[in-house]
Amino acid sequence: MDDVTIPLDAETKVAERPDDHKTELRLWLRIFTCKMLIEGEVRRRLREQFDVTLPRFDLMAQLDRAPNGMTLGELSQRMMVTNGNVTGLVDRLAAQKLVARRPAPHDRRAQIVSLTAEGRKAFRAMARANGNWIAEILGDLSPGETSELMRLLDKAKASARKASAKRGTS
Amino acid sequence: MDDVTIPLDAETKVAERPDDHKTELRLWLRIFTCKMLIEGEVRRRLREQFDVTLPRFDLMAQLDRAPNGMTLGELSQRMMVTNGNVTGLVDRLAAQKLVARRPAPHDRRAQIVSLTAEGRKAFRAMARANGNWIAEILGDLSPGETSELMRLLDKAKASARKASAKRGTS
DNA sequence: GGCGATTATTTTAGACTTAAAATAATTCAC
DNA sequence: GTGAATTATTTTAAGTCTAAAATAATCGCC
Repeated sequence: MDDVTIPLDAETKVAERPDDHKTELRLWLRIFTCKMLIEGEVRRRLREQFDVTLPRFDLMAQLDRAPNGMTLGELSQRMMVTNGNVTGLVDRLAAQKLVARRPAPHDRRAQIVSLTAEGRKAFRAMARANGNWIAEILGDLSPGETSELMRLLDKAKASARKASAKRGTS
Repeated sequence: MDDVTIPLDAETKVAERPDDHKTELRLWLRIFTCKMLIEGEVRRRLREQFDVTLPRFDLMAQLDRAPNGMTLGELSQRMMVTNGNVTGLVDRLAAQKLVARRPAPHDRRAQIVSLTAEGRKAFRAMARANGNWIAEILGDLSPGETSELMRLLDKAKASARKASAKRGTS
């Protein structure tokens, strides 16, 4: 057994085949394009129909799933944005009385943010519309295609997470 | 033939099933997450290894494919960002001598932007690295999975484009 | 108990981004 | 040819975003 195929991890594969990676680049571009198209449409409709920005909607969506609220750090992790970014978003949403800050029990460093009654009501109306929009925007995919796409994106996600994680792990 | 299934377009489907569209929302979320993971990693490496921002790299990538340069409007279309955004990016890249503006022949409104020799050289080095990164980041997908993902995303893209286009077309 | 390391948040500076209004040039119908 | 509509770009104002430094509080170890 001399010419067995040795399984290679992604990095090794890359090192050994110094080609231009056209296929992977096109896949990345396609993910990017899909995201931009969907996001652009949702952003436009949120602004026109609810006079709200997408980042604020996203933040409220996180809070809606956490009846007891969550800390700023948790928010920034789930939204995949920096801490400072969340500080500013919460500031603006709090100025609109859509969210409220309160001190965290047992930890005077942290604050817990949650939707106000008004914020929850506003969010629910927007979320209903948003669900319809997304279903419309992705409406040409069959249920089978949708779940296959979901499965493959999940794999892509895991692959990307692995690549990012490698850094801290020498 | 009374109970035939009538094909419905996306909008009709949405109107008839006022459910919560959980599946579609999860698919959208997954696209978003993949984009953020890949983009975050690429952004970080571009900054650390080349001291360049992702938007500037993206703009240069567009120009690299157009040996004769392109107008600001063309750039903004291809990058899927606003005109004003491109104006600023070109300003900053021109200040670094990586791109140059010149008047368009036959149209005094327009300007053509192209890579300088220095810009092209810098871009080529970054592009080579970028190709390797993307291949590494998406490295856990088999060739078959990659092409299937590409096909499905293409369908999603077409669906989203259709939904955005409907607007202008009443 | 005290002190260094960690963690949560805010601040800062700069860049990116959008939407909308303003400028300037072209095109097209007449 | 003239003027209205269109097109290319820039400007403006406000918001979003990042990376890095600064604050402030907690934790862990002795």
